[in-house]
Amino acid sequence: MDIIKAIKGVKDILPEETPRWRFIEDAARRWALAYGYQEIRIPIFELTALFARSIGAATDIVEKEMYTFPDRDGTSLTLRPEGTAGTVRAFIEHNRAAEPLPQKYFYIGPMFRHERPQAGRLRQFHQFGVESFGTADPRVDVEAIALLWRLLSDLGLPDLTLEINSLGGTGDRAAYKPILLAFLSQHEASLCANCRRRMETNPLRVLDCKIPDCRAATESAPKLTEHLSPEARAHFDQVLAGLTAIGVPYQLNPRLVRGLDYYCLTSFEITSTHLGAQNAVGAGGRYDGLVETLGGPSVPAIGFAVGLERVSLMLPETASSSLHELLYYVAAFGEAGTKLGLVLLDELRRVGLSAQCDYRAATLKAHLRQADRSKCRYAILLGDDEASRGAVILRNLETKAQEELPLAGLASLLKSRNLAG
RNA sequence: GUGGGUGUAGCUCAGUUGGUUAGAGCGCCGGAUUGUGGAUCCGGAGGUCGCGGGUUCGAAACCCGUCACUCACCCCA
Repeated sequence: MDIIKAIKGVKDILPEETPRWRFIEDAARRWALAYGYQEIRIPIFELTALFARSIGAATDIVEKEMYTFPDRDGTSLTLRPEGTAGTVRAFIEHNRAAEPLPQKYFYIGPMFRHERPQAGRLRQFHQFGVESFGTADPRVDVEAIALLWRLLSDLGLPDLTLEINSLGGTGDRAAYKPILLAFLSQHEASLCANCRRRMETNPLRVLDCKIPDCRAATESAPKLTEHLSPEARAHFDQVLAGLTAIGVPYQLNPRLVRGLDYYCLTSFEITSTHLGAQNAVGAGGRYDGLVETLGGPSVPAIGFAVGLERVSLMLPETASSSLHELLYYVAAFGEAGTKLGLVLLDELRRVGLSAQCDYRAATLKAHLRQADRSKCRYAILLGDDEASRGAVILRNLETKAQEELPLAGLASLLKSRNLAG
């Protein structure tokens, strides 16, 4: 019979790897809390309409990458492809705009997109993201970008680059599109087939094309940042000034365009050369119109998301080592020792000490081998000799130093030593 | 959806121009006498060579198909 294997594009995270994941998640939580963001946990699946309306019905994500399925009553449901839509939905549904603003949330969890897997891209992947509602001030843009930058820097990820751009307001983009299109149609001959198609679907994305010929052709294209309204321009300038003031290095990238429809004004992305083709570690931007689009009040907002698999790929090996180690191995053997060992294990664990035992081992030799393998720091030897004396031998597995201790009250004795040490 | 690369033991990989019972290292299990781990030595288990077809006296090897994994395009975190 064939064994059942995991679905394409999903990955098991085995015990060897979970420490590095906890390390990353802990850092994300710590930094988010430091910036005043609070954790929100939203459902893994939602009504399909939510994503179609927020991300944009014509985007690749919605058109061909969502895990969409009918519920038993026929309602179309979708596994969340990103976290912003659900967070905004929750914000509106619980009328959080009536609470004191700003409301700042962060989330960590799995997302789902049906794409061909490759390095740094899975069908079930994990994101850490933040969303800040209620502040239009450019300083909150600076804050969000700073949080992203400081977190990734703190994790020690190599060769990070922060790129930033302004997409302007919706009016700015509407005014800019014909200008860009006029330019593009003049240079249509030198554009790739894809870009010619994009001229109709989403002309801004032509600027984001990676093909060298296209890049050359659009080198002298009119820039969106040159066609910003005075308000959008001022907002962008203040964001840049803020980043400079706090020492976050950035690179202007007039070609930077986000793939989701809801972004406006500030748009940013952190990339690394260490990632292969999928080089974006984290990205985000402002989405002032989204809350209203989804039926809520007019509330400005900004957020970003980080791809945790990509962070993990880049995380230095040393960063997360030896996060957890077991302390005591109870080597209980012989008739009386085995019985007492069962009780001792329970007592150690109840006072909060990590304790381990291999129940298959019957001899001291076998026990010590297991103790060594499980990387415990101490072995507690408890054979019939010790049992008859009402004692145990505490063996330091590294130094091999041994001392005899009374069995009665051993757990609390070790606990107090552990606290002192 | 489109291309390229790779499939041999739990893991990393050898395997000659096609030639007999398919190998190594690591890991795993056991042993080296009676209550002291890691090292060393000895022994053992574990493979329908991804799967199906074809060529051949003979295929892990060559051909076709298929599946899986992987990288890239596309797109995105």
